[in-house]
Amino acid sequence: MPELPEVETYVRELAPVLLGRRVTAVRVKWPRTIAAPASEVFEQSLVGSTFSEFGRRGKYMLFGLQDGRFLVVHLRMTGKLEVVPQATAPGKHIHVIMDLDNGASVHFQDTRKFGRMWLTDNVDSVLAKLGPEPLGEAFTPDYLAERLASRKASIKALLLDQGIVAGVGNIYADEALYRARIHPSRPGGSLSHQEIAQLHAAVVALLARAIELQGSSLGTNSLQNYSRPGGQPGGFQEEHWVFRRTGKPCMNCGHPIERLVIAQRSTHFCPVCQPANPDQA
DNA sequence: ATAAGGCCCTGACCGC
DNA sequence: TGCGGTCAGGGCCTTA
Repeated sequence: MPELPEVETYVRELAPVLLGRRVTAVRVKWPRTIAAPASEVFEQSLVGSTFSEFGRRGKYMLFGLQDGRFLVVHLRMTGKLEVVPQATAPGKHIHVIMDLDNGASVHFQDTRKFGRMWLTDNVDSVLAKLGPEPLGEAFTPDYLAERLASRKASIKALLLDQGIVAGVGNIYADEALYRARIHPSRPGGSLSHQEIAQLHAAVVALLARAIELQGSSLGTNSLQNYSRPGGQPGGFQEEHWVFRRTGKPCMNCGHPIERLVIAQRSTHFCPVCQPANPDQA
């Protein structure tokens, strides 16, 4: 599952490979991958463009083109971008192919077909609903407190809300709540200011550390295994305290990690370290 | 405005 | 061995 640290790793590794490269041909094999414009228009109008700048917003990759437009890519669950020699036969789940002027091709692979691409001269229209970057100046404890105030939805669901903070997904939401010692089912509005400050600090530290380690790689199958553009794994899975550790001992207290479903997402936590009713503890 | 649930997709996994 | 059913999960959409 690519979340902010994984997407950041992608952008950093692809930037030197794609900088200055011109697109010479585009083939879209699964049209629904292209959110906008129509896939035929996407194919035709991306040809001739040169990659000139690289950025990220939340879980969106931003590939700036020399003419001022942007190729925006969201990997969702199982998307991957690979740079391969142009002669490489596309595998079963390659949905978009972009040939470059240096004999390489960019393959967009996505088993579940949830990933999306946009070609736009207005990135803000794609990113309009996103909240602040968690590693940016606008994401402060006071901001978070304001957004959580009086909310009845669980703090887990609110952390996953990209309009509150951009880039946190299922893995990092669980890990942040564990580190902040907050039960994932707690209503957002019930958190004390101190708990919000702890949660804020946990999110920031966690994401920074995960970027350092180039993301989290999980499992070995094609559905869940994020890997870096060259295929190498990230390293942050070694520092997961709760995610996908159901039944294994909490590394702080020894109690088995439990699993809940919140907002239709698997949620992992330690019931001792993250009590549901902290006031009574 | 907020909350909850369905939908898109496929392959892994489970039970028989 | 093979088959069918269930499940995961980000973002968007609909419903209440």
